[in-house]
Amino acid sequence: MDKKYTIKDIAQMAGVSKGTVDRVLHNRGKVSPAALEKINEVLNVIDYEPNLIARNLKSTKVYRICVLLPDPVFDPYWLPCVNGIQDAITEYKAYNVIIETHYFNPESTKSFLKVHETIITQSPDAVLLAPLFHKETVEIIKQYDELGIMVNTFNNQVESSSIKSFVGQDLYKSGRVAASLMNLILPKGQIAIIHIDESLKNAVHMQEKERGFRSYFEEKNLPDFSVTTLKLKYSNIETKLPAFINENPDLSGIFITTSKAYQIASTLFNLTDKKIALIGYDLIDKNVSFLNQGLVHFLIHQNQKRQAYLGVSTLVEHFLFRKDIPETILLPIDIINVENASFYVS
Amino acid sequence: MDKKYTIKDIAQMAGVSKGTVDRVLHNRGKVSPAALEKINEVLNVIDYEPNLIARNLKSTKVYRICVLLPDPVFDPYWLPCVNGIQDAITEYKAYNVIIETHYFNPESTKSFLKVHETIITQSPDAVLLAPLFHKETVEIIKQYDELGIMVNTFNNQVESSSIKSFVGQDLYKSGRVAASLMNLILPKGQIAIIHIDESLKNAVHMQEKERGFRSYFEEKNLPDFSVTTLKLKYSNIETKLPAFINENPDLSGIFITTSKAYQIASTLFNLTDKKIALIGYDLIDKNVSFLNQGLVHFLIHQNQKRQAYLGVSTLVEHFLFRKDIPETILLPIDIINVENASFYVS
DNA sequence: AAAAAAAGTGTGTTCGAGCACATTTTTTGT
DNA sequence: ACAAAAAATGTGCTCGAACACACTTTTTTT
Repeated sequence: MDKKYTIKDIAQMAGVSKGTVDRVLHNRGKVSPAALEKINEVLNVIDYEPNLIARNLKSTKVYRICVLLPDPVFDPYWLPCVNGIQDAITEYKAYNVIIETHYFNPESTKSFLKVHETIITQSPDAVLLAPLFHKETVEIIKQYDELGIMVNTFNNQVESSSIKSFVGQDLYKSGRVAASLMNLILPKGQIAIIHIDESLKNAVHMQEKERGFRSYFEEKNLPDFSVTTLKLKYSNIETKLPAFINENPDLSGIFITTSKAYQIASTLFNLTDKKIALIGYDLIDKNVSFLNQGLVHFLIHQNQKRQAYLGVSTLVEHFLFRKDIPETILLPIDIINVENASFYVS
Repeated sequence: MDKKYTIKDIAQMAGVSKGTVDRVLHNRGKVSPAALEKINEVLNVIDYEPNLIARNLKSTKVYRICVLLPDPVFDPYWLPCVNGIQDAITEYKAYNVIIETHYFNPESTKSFLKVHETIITQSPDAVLLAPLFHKETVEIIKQYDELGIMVNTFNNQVESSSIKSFVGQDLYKSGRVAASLMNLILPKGQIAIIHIDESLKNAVHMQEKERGFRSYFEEKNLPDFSVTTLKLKYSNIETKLPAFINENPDLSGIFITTSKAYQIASTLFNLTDKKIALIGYDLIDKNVSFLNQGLVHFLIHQNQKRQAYLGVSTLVEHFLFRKDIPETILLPIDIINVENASFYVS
């Protein structure tokens, strides 16, 4: 029934040579109408699937995929991505694929553009990038487009018609998930949404989460809750956070929209008199440590490792196996507490 | 640097023929000490990785893998497994692998053994099975062992020295996760652990979850809570559950250790006066529906689809790529509420 | 020392797709 | 009608591992 047919089989059945079958399969022309019909007849009856192993053995073409990633030295948030990419390298090492990671400084658009230039000189077949900077991203994607280089993005969703594919998470929904958990922890009180980030590069990111978070409380129409937004930087947490807490004695929960929950937790740790529920993002070591100490209640797992892995692997499989690249892959919003955290840290 | 060396390359470098290199690589003997040393010298310098594509192209051996699975007709719990296996079939269809699913009636050890007989006649290279029945499982695994058929298990952990590998979840920990969530929902009160199952085949399964659940509350030493266990069957829920609720007016939470939370939820739905928190297992349609209605607070996702997929794929990759089969693969304990459920249903 | 056996080594084919090139057939131009 | 050009078709090699088999060298036996 499900016998595997080869080009040779088809040639035999149609009474032609495998060269002719090959020309039909690849629309290479130079085939007489008579031969074309005979072969098509056979193709309509059986269902032919080319042997991908044989194809990839023959092909000498080496595919080059470059990843444009913030240097984890500047922000450990990106560390899991390196592992995800490493997984992809291991998985596809048998094939003619070169996967290269190029780091840039997440605080510097210049660095971003400079690394982009380096990548251009490599003339890769595809690029996976974390589009931290909106304007610059649109710009460089235009360049890749002109050069016929395929582009995939992950982590940040950038609205641009030239971006065809994205791997990430629904940030709005993740904000809602955080809200639903906060609603469970707290019976009432004031909740602060805190955005901590050195630059504004994550602005959209954080706003989407805030929007989702607020939408939940607005929808549920809970009069016992109030939601406030606060923007902080690493340098001013130590002063501004205690001040904010003093000014808002009702404050009972904080939702941190970035991976910097540990910064809030360590500051709160010193203000021993307060019991405030914390919900943040990402299973970086410091966050997990505070989770285990009970100072952070929940973390939402953005699974950067898998994001990066999928970002690369969809590209690789596109080249090797002609698979379609999905427009958007949205990873599940994993809810992490102290009891299940160990299964997610990688 | 990371040039890919072929057998031919090695032969050239060592000054011998590829046949001799091949004999060394496969320990096939018939190699002079002199040649052996020359080749080993080369192998020590470079790092040779055989091209798996070429290897699999050549090999005409067809691997047959049988899956022994409860028929989803009897219990929709098993439906996702079918999809997971289908994914594996699609993924490996290019290779010489046949993956066959054989269903048995989960209520009948006879059916289990009969399907096992059918599988034996197929003389597969490996079997993946859901070891529902302890005694019978140990028995048939002995048979497979004698026939040199590799065995992998999933879903249920069976303690037997002859089982080498298992894909599943840490049930004890999943009970703890459920407890931690219950502790969050409820300030105090009585909690019932309800085991619903037609037969006792899941006894160990359910007990592990109970043990984990209780351990959490014992550890935290929460005097405001009490935990009771209740065993039900589908046929007596309608009578026994309302009776139990009447006898226990303090009852404020129920933890259902099987995928049958929907049966409790639909019964509670009719007892409108009570507000009881429900936590159960598995994203089957009826459970998700009650989750969306707000009658079930949390579901723990056991990810059967991925369990089945991994169960098959580790076997396939063992044969095709000589990968090791991990002794145990424990999937993460996913916490699902109404806000993130949509990302997990498949 | 010659014959026989054993040990060691090299060659050539296979798997299936892809493509270059050689060969055959058909069409066009004179 | 015949050569030349164009179109159609077939042949054969490649990729790398695996293995059968043929061949050569060394060792053992008589």
